[in-house]
Amino acid sequence: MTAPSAAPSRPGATRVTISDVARQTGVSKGTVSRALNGYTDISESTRLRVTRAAERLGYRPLSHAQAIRTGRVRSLGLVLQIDNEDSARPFLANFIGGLTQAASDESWTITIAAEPTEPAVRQTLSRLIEERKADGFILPRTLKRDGRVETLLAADVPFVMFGRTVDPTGCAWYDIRGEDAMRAATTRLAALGHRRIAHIPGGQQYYYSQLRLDGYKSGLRAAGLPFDPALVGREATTRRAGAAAFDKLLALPEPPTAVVCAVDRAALGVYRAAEPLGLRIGREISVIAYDGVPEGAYATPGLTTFAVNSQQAGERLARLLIARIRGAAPEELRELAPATLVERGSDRPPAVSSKELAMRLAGREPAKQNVQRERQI
Amino acid sequence: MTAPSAAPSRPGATRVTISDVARQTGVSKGTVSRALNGYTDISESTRLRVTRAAERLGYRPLSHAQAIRTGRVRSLGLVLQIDNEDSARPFLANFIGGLTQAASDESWTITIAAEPTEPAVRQTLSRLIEERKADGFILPRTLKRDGRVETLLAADVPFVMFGRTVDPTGCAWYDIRGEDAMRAATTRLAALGHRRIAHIPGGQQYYYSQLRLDGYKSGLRAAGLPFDPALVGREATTRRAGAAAFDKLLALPEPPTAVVCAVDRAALGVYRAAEPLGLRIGREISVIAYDGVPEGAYATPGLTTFAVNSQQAGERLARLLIARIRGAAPEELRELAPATLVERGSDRPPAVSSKELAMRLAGREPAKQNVQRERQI
DNA sequence: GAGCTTGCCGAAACCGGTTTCGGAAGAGAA
DNA sequence: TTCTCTTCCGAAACCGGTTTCGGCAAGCTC
Repeated sequence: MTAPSAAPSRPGATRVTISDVARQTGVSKGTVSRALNGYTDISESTRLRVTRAAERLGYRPLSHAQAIRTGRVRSLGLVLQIDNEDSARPFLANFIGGLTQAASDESWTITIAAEPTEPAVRQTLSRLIEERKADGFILPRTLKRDGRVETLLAADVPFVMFGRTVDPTGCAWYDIRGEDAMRAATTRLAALGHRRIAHIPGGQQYYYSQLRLDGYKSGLRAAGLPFDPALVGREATTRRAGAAAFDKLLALPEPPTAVVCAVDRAALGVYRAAEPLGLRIGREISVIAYDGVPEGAYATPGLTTFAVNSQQAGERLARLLIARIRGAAPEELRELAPATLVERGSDRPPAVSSKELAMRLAGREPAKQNVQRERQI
Repeated sequence: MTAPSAAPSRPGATRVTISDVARQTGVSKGTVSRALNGYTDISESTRLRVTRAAERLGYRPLSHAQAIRTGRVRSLGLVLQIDNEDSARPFLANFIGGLTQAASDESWTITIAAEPTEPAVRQTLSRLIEERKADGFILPRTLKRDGRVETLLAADVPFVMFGRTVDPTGCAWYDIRGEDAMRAATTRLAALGHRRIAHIPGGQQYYYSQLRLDGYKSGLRAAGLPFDPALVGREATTRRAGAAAFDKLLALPEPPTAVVCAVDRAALGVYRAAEPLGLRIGREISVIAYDGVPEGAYATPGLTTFAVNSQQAGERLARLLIARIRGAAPEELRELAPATLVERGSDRPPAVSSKELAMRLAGREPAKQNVQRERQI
């Protein structure tokens, strides 16, 4: 009898319902529904009358009222993991732009959520599935073995991954040919005259990391250079880690004069590590990376990188997912796209050889820290 | 008789419905609903039996089935305008993180869309309203006069603005005290010894632009400096426009030795304009801006700026909107938060006076362009 | 003990669509 | 003319919840 919380009164205009259209047209509401949804057992003249009346009245079906019978809410789900500062921030706007662009074309929408940790992501994903807030999901940043995939496969909910995975059974995906980019970066540096080319890989939990390492190796082979495991640094997806990884590479007896980074941020860490040692990027040290973050354009010199078109990725992913929801087989929904080389100033012929570099590094001084204070106004 | 498109078979596990819970408990489904929704006319023992059974069976109401009767879909709408490269990209991840964080707490979700142009934004907004994909909307980047506000007021749909507007009647909002930040920036530069302090405002269509200009003026007053209209440059929200605006300010008979920019990107344009003239930021020219974009940290020297906490903004906006949807009056839902000063290297005592600066600029040379090529791999 | 509350819950309507089922009307064939 | 087959659409069930209405039983008052 008593409602738990006060509801606000909504005296506003009553909606136009399907019954209104039916009354106007003089047919039953079932006929209106079938006419509007393209059933073949409605005569052309009736269909025309109905669509015109619907148009004139401004009828727009309530999406959740449709959903109760059809089971479709016409929405694509996206659960992000947004943890620290170094998450995939800059991509997001373009990515979402691409997603909604494609979704809008079909009058679908995007339902989005973000959680800081992986368990929280899975929990929210489960909630969205159970409440049926979305008909399918887009999985960014897929891991080698991904718990979200298991959850979705078990619940028989359609999904598309952004990034390949070890076992693609039952999975649809879209990905960028990171391996080709790494290969091209390596051969490019070799062509410039570099002989000791290092690689700083991304997070080992991601499959892309392995693919990009393979691309690097393949590039070495193509250039006729030997693969030296010592030149593969520690994984790095942040500036800090990138700097640490590069510091360690420089300590080798034969240090690299060039680095191929799996991730732009790690490359910016290379900048940071090089500076206090008096090594100039594009002179003593060359760098090519991957991603296309905007900070790369502001670094000095600009970072040469293989950029990912996030907008296009979003658009394609949305289309693939809608196709998947409509019943296409996952095996038919797999796409690869190339990265785009953005040439800036970080890759040049080596100013010094590896040997000379090693000698110059003999008496180096410790790095100084950048200080940054905050204060409330 | 004939469906227009083939639907995929979903043999999967049938859901647990409210009837299942009713059968298990031996009560009617109406009783289950009331027990689960906190109605007061259900005995404690029955409520306990019902909640336990629901828990055990894993019952989770279908949100769109609830919506059909309650009219609530438990979702907050967000329609972004993502046009060119210079849109509010970096904020977005944190902002969305904050939004969904707060929404998740109440088991709500975010429905998001993005369009490139203003008319498209309004159109999509209308569609979401009509299909009732969200119970209310968050309006980022409010204009002085905002068409979206009219649409929402006319449709009697709850909303909260991120940013104040000229006529706040019937509007709830959350905003940052940009005027205080601009005032503090100005007095800070005056305290460093600057006497000719310019201001580069943001887009005139935004109300914040006016507020920040007022803050700048108020700062001048507090520092005992005269207000010179010539020192207010042309509006700029991009690097390019910022550079152009600053070039013009430098052409004054008494050029400024410091600039307060309403927007970080304009400040980065000041960097770009200063470089070819041999003017060093933090020496001949000081800059303080507002926003806290990540590029500012990568500029040389780092850009001193008043940063906005986008995550917090998102969180507060979500809470305000939920309160609004639950019936709170818009007048009670208005909040202001301060910006945070991030001190880096762009604001220092003037190396030269305005007069000396004018003399040095006597024989300057044209700016050189940064070239950037692209190539597909 | 009759009458009146009060607490508690079942039955049924309802929300706004979609889909099933079957029948009327018309066309074509025998 | 009669029979059969289409074509087209109305009636009603249905989806999974929420909310209204009213009634039974127990407790209370006078």
